[in-house]
Amino acid sequence: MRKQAVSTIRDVARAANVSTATVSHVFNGTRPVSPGTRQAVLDVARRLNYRPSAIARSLATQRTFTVGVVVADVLNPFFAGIIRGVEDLLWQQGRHLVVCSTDEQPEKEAYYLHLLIERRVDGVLVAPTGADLPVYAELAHHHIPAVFIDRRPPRPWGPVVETDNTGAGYAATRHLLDRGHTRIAILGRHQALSTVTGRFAGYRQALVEAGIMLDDSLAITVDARQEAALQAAQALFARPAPPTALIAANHVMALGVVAAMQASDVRCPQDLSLIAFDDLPWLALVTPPLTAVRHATAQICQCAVDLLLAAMNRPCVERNDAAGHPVVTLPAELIERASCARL
Amino acid sequence: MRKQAVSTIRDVARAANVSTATVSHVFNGTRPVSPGTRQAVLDVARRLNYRPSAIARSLATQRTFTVGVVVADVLNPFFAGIIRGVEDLLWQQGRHLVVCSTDEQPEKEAYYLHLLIERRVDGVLVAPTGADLPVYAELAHHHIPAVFIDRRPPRPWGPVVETDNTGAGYAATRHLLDRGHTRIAILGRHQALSTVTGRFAGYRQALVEAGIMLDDSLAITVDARQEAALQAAQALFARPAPPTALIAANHVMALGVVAAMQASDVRCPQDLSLIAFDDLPWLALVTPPLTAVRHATAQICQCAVDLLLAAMNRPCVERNDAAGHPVVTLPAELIERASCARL
DNA sequence: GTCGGCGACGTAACCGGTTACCTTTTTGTG
DNA sequence: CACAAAAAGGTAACCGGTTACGTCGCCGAC
Repeated sequence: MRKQAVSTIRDVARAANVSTATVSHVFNGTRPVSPGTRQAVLDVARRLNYRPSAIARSLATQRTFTVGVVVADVLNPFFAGIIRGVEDLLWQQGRHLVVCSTDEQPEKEAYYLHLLIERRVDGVLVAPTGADLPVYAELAHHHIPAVFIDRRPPRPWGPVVETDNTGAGYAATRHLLDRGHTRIAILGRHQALSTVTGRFAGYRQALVEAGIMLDDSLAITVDARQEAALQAAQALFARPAPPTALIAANHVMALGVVAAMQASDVRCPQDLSLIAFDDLPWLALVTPPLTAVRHATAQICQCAVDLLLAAMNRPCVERNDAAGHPVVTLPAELIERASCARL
Repeated sequence: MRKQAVSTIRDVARAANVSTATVSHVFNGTRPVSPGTRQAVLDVARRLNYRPSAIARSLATQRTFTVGVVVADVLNPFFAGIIRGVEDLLWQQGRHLVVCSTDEQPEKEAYYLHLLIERRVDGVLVAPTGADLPVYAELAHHHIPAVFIDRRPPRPWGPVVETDNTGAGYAATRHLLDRGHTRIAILGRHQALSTVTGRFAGYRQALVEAGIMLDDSLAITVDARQEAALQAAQALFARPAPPTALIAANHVMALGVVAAMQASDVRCPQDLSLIAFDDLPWLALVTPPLTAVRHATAQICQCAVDLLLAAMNRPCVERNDAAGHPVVTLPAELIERASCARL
């Protein structure tokens, strides 16, 4: 089988006896073309299997119709949901996604952002690791708008769309206080992330308001593995006066806690009331169904995409109006199920 | 703030008093450059915040270092796992991913594949919807290698890497037969997919081998929603002689069945033994922990990437050796937990 | 008859890199 | 010392589109 060359706009132009300009205008509708010529060009293009090169077009037009999405991990259902939502929204705009998982490593975040700069994406959506990276300045230098999702960047490099973590932490804690709990633990990831600090802050605020003495040994952080959560939970159960309620600050922690409860024969909600962050389908199906905090994923996506599109359409002179970046905080919803007992 | 121009290779060359060729060679290591010149170029580049344009480079070199990944839905944990695995493998190669969700719609699959052709990706990984699309021929025409993952394409358009669905369906059914079950149902998605036909085939084969009369009313297909699975399961429970065991052919079906069992007060495994396809963390945490079929996700990714890289590195003359495409079938593993009773 | 205007289309510069081919200088060898 | 080879780097064509500007012919108005 002979290597068959992929045809270019010049091939089409030659075969149709017109100029490349005409072919280009036929495909883009950027200039009126007489019906006869138009049809001839389309026929030839079909015959030659011609597909315009987005590469060449991007070089000429300086736009790629590509958006970079940088998250911690595609495998995390929360981020998968974000990616899916954003993909659908941008798809309607003829844009597509390059997805990148940082694994919470600042170096990987920087690597991927550099990659996206080189690819000249039209914009990026970033769930930052929290490190203050020089690459953010480079994004600005290259006029690539960035919108931060779920977490705040260390400095105001762009608009932020996040869940009201403090409010959610507060609401979850309040829910437990209302049911008579006073020894309430919270288990989160050990990382300087606005999500976890927010949730912890809301937790503390609710306790303080209720006049309960803060016990730092009940606010526990571990690394992000389920195994680590399991061990921390077991250590908690083994105390002389174990907590009567626990808040798992993300779904991996919840997984670990549920596993620990099974392993240690701690019953829910009799022995321990549990609230999970990140509502996933299975939470309703364990015994008992778990009360959980649900993110407003659809709104987060909509809002982030709106902000990004707005920034992309704004002339870059007007961008970067120093610190004038909006921070949109969307409320989370507490889905009440059966994992919280009344004392 | 003045709009600041993004610098190009010519800017760097001019500022460093060298030619663009030298700058290019410094960045790519494609030709020896004296240490002094090299350093000067790097210094200037840093000062100007120069980042080479991958667009221009791709146009010149005819390679994009981009791979398209087309799956049914990023939100499906199985596909999220595939994407993650593939991302990590390709990351080591300096390549990155454009991900596309088809939602099982052939039109979207075709749309995205056309998009990827125009973007001149170096290769694609596709979980096809099953429709016989003309775009597959266009991929070949454009010399873009394709590897099919998880599902077989309607015709042999490229190598396939899949789970041994028949074997897994057989093993699951056998597991139930060994425990004395004879009225075994299977619930799968209603779609012409090699995955579901394979699993059903294995199921039938096991029953036939055991000398059990096939009852078509026990092999049920519904659309892909959890709600549909729930209703189908409830209908099953309401029969005069309900099955004593059920195989959920994917995790959404499993979700629906578990919900149906809760709603109808059907106990597992006393009233119904259950085996789920697609092993996910939560399956071990429901009561009782569910026996499940686990895909060899890591091997699938490794194998698919190996095949793709091999095809990408092979001169295209040798590609498309008509029907000579390998089909790699990887075994699934039955993870035994506590959801299957002995009758 | 002339001229303005419009419709239809072509020409070629440009986007920002890569790289084949060439020139110049330095170094090593007999 | 002569000469070949190696080392260092410049020149410019090329990748495949887009688009500003120019050309040509035709029609209608005066």
